[in-house]
Amino acid sequence: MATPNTDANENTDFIREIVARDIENNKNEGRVHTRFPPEPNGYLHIGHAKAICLDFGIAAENNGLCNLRFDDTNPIKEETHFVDSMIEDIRWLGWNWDDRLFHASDYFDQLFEFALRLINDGHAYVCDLTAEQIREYRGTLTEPGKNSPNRDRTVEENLDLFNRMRAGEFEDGTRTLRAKIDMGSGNLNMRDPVIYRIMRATHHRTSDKWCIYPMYDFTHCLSDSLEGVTHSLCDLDFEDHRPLYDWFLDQLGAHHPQQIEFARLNISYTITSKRKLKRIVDSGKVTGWDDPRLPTLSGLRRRGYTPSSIRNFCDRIGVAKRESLVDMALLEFTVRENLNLIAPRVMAVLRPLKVVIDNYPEGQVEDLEAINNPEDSEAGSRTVPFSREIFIERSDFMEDPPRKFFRLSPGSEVRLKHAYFITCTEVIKDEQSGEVTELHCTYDPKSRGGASPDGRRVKGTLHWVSQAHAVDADVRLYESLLKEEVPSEKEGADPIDDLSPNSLEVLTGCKLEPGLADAKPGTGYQFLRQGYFTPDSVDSKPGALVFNRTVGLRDSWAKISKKKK
RNA sequence: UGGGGCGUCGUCAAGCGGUAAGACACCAGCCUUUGGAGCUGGCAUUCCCAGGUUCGAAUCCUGGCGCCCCAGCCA
Repeated sequence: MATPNTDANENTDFIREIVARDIENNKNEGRVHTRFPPEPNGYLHIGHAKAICLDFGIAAENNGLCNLRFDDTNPIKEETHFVDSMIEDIRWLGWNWDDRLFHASDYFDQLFEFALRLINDGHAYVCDLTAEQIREYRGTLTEPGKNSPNRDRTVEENLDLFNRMRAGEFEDGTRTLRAKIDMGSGNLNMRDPVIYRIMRATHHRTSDKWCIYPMYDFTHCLSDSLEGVTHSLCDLDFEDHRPLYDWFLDQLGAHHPQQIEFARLNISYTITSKRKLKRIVDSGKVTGWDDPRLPTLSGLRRRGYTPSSIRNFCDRIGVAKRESLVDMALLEFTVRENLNLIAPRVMAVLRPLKVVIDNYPEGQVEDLEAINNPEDSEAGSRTVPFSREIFIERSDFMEDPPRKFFRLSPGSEVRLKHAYFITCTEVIKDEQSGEVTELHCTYDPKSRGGASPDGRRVKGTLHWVSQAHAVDADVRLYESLLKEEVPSEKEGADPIDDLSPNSLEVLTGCKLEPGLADAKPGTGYQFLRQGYFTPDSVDSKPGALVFNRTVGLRDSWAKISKKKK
């Protein structure tokens, strides 16, 4: 069992407390066995990561096991492609299930036998009601339901009918197998729930072997039971289903795992609903399930998030039963925290402004030493070419600067990181637009490397790239997926309408230091003073680089200047 | 008088009858060849409300109030 390190403190939450107590009482002979049971009908997202880290984490912490099981009982929604992506994502996150990769469909034969037993024991019957009739008979939240006219069929008749359902004698939707529980229960899940339906659909694993498929409630508890699961963790939505989970296992006298529910994850300004994500993906408003704007694990990976930052995030948000909305800033904090330690620093000018250093010898090139990561003494240093014509960031120059603007302006002196002090001597503008097109500066040869030759203080330090040596790239800047903190919950609301129009900005003609020419997806760089970036795994090619901004650096200047306005 | 849950800082979240942890965010300062990082300090006399029990209550009791979930042959 993989146990990724997280620097979170000893986790403690109500579920871990229950597990600890069970171990103490030697429940299940002291075993801890969990499972992560996704339905392969979409991609895994950050909300699933919470569940994954809980399921796999609790098992690992207690020397237990965690199975990966695909809950594939509805063939019309499920695809092998989703299975593959989920496997990749969970592995990427750092978890491992050895040979315990299962599918609910592995148990279809056994499930059928269990159903037969239920019938034999008088606990299930074949019902001829249509879907609509079943709904009518179910009653409402405040009124009890009424019994199906077929509720008292004999065991023999039920057996015969059920076998014929399986044999394909009946049309889709014409009959169901139902548990015989209590149509008057206050819990609608207990009002004779359907446990098998007729559905002629090709299953991604069992193909056309079956034309009847078991429902979730029946399948899930028995799959857990068959696998020897001890603690079955799921979301609050299933609290109402627990009595049914227990009922099936009790009727069948099967090994009885304990279902425990916890609150699902919500994060501000994004979506953690597979249904809504699917809607967005299908709409074409994003490029796919792995669009870097989405909080899918594949999207986050492409965006540059690290597995360890996501695991850390999951540890920090905690586990409880109250519904909550976690601040997106926390997720961003955890990536920065991680990338700060491991990301090589490089210089990249996103919105270039040309600077000519008049007193620097024409044609001269110096290779200046640049430290790779001040947070990591092992990271060493590299060399960056410097020459007479360079680019700086447009936002690092202001002709008429406000107070506390430590960057370049006419007459002011700044340090070029790893290079020299320069002073701006002339501003060249486009006559038509008035736009600044070029700056002329002089440099102080004695400040080589950026050190102050005479102890004079230079407050601002700018990143830069030598024009002749620069590598071009596109850079994609991401902002929040949604316009508002929370998606609309109004009747008939379409998640598309919640999308922010500013979630993506593409910059072209960005100038990178030459070493970045062979940057590979998967490594995160810190573009000095700007943020963390990584090559896009789909679109970046040698000679045509595309970088994604994972997250910006904290920007206290932005805060100051915003405050002034 | 349907059933099931939940209510502690702006946001998460500890607390389990002995007098409100921590994190993010935010604010102030130090430091800095990234206005990054780091460091220091500040940030709930109060725990949805009201009564009650107790020497003592966020924790126990009673009664309110508020929010969420459930009427798929989805999971």
